[in-house]
Amino acid sequence: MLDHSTPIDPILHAIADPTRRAMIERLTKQPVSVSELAGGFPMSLQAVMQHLSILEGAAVVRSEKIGRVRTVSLNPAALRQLESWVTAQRTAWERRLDRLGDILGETPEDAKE
Amino acid sequence: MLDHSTPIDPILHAIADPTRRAMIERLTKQPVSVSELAGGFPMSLQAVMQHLSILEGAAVVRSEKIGRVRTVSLNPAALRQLESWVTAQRTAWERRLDRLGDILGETPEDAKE
DNA sequence: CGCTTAGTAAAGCATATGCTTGACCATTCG
DNA sequence: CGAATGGTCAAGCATATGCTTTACTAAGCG
Repeated sequence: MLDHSTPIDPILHAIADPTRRAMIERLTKQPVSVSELAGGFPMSLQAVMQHLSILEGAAVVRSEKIGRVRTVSLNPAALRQLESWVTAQRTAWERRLDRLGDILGETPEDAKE
Repeated sequence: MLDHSTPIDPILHAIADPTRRAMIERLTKQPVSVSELAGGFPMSLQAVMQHLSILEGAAVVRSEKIGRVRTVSLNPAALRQLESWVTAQRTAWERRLDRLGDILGETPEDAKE
């Protein structure tokens, strides 16, 4: 394992898990309490909490505790950050690929600079 | 663990790893052979191969073997797919958040990076 | 107050993941 | 040919991950 310190890394790691993506999708509809959220998943509340702490660590969600109820909501900034990263990458790829043309099975002399 | 069958999942899983992202970045510059790629990483060639097979399984990269040399290159379609997924998600979030206004007694305008 | 509800802490466990080493095959080249 | 090069197969291993169970604390409510 290498870097892991890039700001984008925790976000990618957070959304790489299907359960966490499902939680995100649930939160897209509206903010919910922890137990309310947990009710929708076939696992213990603790497991849900652990996923939540990863999501919150990546700033994908935020949460606030009022009384004994912790309400969890999305943080759109995280997705915007992810989106710009993806877009930047894709742009870089495509720019390069455009220049190279058909690489495999092609003459390699157009791969300079 | 839940679903894991969504088409977006293998892509997200593939790019969640920092080593694999570094490989992607390397491939952004130009297609390379396996050993050439492995030369840039502080790990065995086999480890690099294993990462490559995950990337290829997610269709993030393609590879072709000519003679005894396997040349690896990016598949821009994967990133485009990822980008549309992210954009769709972000849009859903923001639409919802717009409608809800400030739920936790907070203004949702802190979205600068 | 005492009971229930919402959440948290901590430990344990099975599987997944990232990496290694060692053996092996296939192409190229002296 | 035989050696070197480029890649592949298969175990094995340590740590990470996703989840569980068993406490436990704190807030609300009769």
